[in-house]
Amino acid sequence: MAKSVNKVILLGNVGKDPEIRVLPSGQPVANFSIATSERFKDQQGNWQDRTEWHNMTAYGKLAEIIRDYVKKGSKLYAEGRLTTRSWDDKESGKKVYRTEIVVGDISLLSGRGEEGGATSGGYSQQRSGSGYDQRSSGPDDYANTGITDDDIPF
Amino acid sequence: MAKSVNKVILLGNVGKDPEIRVLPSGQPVANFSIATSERFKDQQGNWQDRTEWHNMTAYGKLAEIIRDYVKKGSKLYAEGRLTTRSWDDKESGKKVYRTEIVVGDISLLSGRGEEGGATSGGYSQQRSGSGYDQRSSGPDDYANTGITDDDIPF
Amino acid sequence: MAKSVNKVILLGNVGKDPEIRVLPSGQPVANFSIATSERFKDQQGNWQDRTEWHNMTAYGKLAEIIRDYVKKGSKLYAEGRLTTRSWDDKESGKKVYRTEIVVGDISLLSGRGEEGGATSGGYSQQRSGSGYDQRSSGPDDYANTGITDDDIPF
Amino acid sequence: MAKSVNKVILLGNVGKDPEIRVLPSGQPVANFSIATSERFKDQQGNWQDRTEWHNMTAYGKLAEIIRDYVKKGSKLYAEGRLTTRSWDDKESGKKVYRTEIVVGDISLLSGRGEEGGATSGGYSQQRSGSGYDQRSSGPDDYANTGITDDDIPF
DNA sequence: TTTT
DNA sequence: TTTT
Repeated sequence: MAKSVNKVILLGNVGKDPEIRVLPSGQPVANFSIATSERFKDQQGNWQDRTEWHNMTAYGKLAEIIRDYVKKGSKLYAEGRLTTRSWDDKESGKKVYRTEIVVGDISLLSGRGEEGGATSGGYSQQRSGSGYDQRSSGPDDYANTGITDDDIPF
Repeated sequence: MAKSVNKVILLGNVGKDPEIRVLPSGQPVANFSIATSERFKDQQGNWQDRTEWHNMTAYGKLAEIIRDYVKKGSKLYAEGRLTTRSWDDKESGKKVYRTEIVVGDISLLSGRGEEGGATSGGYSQQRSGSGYDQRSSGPDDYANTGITDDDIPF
Repeated sequence: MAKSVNKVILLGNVGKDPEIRVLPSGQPVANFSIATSERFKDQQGNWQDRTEWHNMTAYGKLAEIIRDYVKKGSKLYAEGRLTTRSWDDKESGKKVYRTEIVVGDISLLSGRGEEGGATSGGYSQQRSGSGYDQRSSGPDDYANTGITDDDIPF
Repeated sequence: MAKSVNKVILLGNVGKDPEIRVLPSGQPVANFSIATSERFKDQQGNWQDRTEWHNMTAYGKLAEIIRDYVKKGSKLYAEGRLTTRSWDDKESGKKVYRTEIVVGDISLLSGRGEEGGATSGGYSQQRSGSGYDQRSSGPDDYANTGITDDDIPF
């Protein structure tokens, strides 16, 4: 089968401080949201902004990096892939869906406002080289390499 | 504010023949889905495939092209942007969400199986060259000629 | 023919203040370079950085925006497409090549160091909506729309 | 420093059968070119096509896959990163440059014409799931299993 | 050097 | 609901 491609590229601002959970396996998971906005002309011909919110999920080392460096207001570049989970709502019995972006790579472009600016200690984590070992095995993983932690230079 | 980026790139197969609606304004809208799949190792170390389904929406001329050339089974490259609509479920009163990709560009890589293959009359519509003059100003980065804001259902 | 895709996405720092020329047609052109860097392990197992320089060219209104807002040191997100020009070197008679990225969209993430930071008046220009009229007609264009300048909200 | 992004996405046709070399280390390298084309209006208002040729390089397992499945005429999706090598021309003494795309991922969309079509044995190699374990740490974001730094010719 |  |  020709391989498929499922890629998302976002550049926007983080809505709240990320929430960190730890899976039963011990694997950390970070959840946060990114806002992107676009301008459009309304019916009166006036420019309006519309904001789109994106649900982001990161696993493993990438979750730890996000926990440590990403804050409410951070400007962030993120790459990932789309995934949609569904379940039956208990009350209505209807199937409900939640689409998330499983983060594969980020570049932190600023810290929180007062700390921030591109010259502040912006941390970044690229999906390159040994970066892949940030992810654990599992269905949401991009990778499962044999790279060990001391291969990571940060 | 620094401009944001909201970009999706998909390459996969179309699940069903697209559904075409016409907005009150007369503008066509195409809805279809694309499947992407990825392999991952399960906990037993066996390779599994997971399929992800993506809800696609196209407006204007791009909707017409999709109507005319995209079929169930078509292999398609598509670019777009993420958008999430929400409403209150009538029964449960809970907010429900639906995430879609508003298509900005496609490249048709095959037709339906029996017609298909890369040598069949693959049509493609690129967001460059002549493609651009299809677009008008409007709420949608990717919307096409003559769509006015009230044509857009969100 | 199935349409092709030629897309570049860069996020890096601008090496020098952009150079602005004006074509005989009156069309402005901006040339600048973006550095990206990556880490890799050398043969001794030490982490090294390698910098890649990208030649960027922008036309029309986008060139003017770059002239006005992009400086040496600016952190910039840019989308574009690859193009390679060639000519015969006068001395050797050999064909020489120069690959450039024709910019279609930018997001300015910082100004020059001292002015900069993500909170400074970062200007951004997105390749969306009426943004296309930034480009002139010509072989290097992404688009040639009938949008007039007063469609542009900035 | 905030991490940079250097990403290329191409979808086009392969110009010739790939050339395969083997590095002193035993690692395979594949070189090939992809053509993309775009339409533009010339000064007379007529539509013209321009073809852009992209120099592609792949290492390791990805090179083997390309050797085995990619042929002249293949339609290919490829992701990679830009890299430019330079050297001094022996005759003119001038510095000359060659820009290449180091391939990180491909999806083969067709074989050669007569074998081909989307239904032919399209192989694909995705940079996800099982694809990742091909990669080792190393200078190349996209390099594959077991490539050591001195396998990389720049 | 590709492709339609 | 696709595809191999």
